[in-house]
Amino acid sequence: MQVYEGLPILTNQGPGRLVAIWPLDHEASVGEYQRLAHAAIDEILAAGRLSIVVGGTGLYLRAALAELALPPAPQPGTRARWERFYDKHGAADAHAELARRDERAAAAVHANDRRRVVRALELTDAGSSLRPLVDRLWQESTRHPSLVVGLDVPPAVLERRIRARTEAMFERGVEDEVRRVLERPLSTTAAKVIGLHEVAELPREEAVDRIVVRTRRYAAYQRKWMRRIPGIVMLDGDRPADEVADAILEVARAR
RNA sequence: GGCGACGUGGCCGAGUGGCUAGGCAAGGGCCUGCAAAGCCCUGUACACCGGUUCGAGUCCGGUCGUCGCCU
Repeated sequence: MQVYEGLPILTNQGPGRLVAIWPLDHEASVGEYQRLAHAAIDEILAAGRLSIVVGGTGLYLRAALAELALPPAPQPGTRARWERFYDKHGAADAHAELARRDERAAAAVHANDRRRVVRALELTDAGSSLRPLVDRLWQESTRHPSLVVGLDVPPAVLERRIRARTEAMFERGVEDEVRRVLERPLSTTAAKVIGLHEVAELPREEAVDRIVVRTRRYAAYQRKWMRRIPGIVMLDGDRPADEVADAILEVARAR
């Protein structure tokens, strides 16, 4: 979500190449992100420097590091067409139609998962499939030699940090930031930024509580994906940032 | 002290005398172009005691507690 411009406080933006690059009405996608990430990383490496990829969930991180061979983007109109099909005929029929066209994809997707059923159907139109022939998502393969590090923090510490960060957002003026942002149209992806609606619609105390809950969930979600990344090195994140940095460098040198 | 209202699973919140409300959170799982998202699965709770009834969160009585008003 840090790719969006206009939300430096809410998305906790820092310096970085792919930070604040898209307007809020831009629909995000792994495909586009992957192209930009690869270009940025290659450019940095070509300049003889080290590129550091930070944050996100497993899918986006792997997309940045590996050649995922993502299936093609939807053809204009086909997504809307299949969404209408899904809504008109119902989940069961849409899923049955998918099973006729792409058995493997149908087996991987639940009928109620409208988003994925539609995506799988539109891919059959493009002669592709939701299930790639080569699955590189959770393989160790990367485009460049890479060290993947995850940071572990005890739950209680994490909780404290999340709350402190959330409260700091308000002190830094998230409310104004959000107000400004909501004056203009949002893409469906940007609308999902944690805190956007909470800040706009809830009393401050409630907004903080809700954001803390959603952020905690997100952190748990990230941790879950991290565990699936082959070769990831887990380090203790419950210490000052410079010590964490030293620990990472140590692991890198040992390699 | 009197009167009244209320007391439902971690939280919020429906509930007709007789068959699982639901939402959020939590736990588990799926997921290659919406991933700070989407989807699937998982909770037998009704303050306590007694009574009425074939059967009571749902009716009656009492106890305790919370809130409000009164003295």
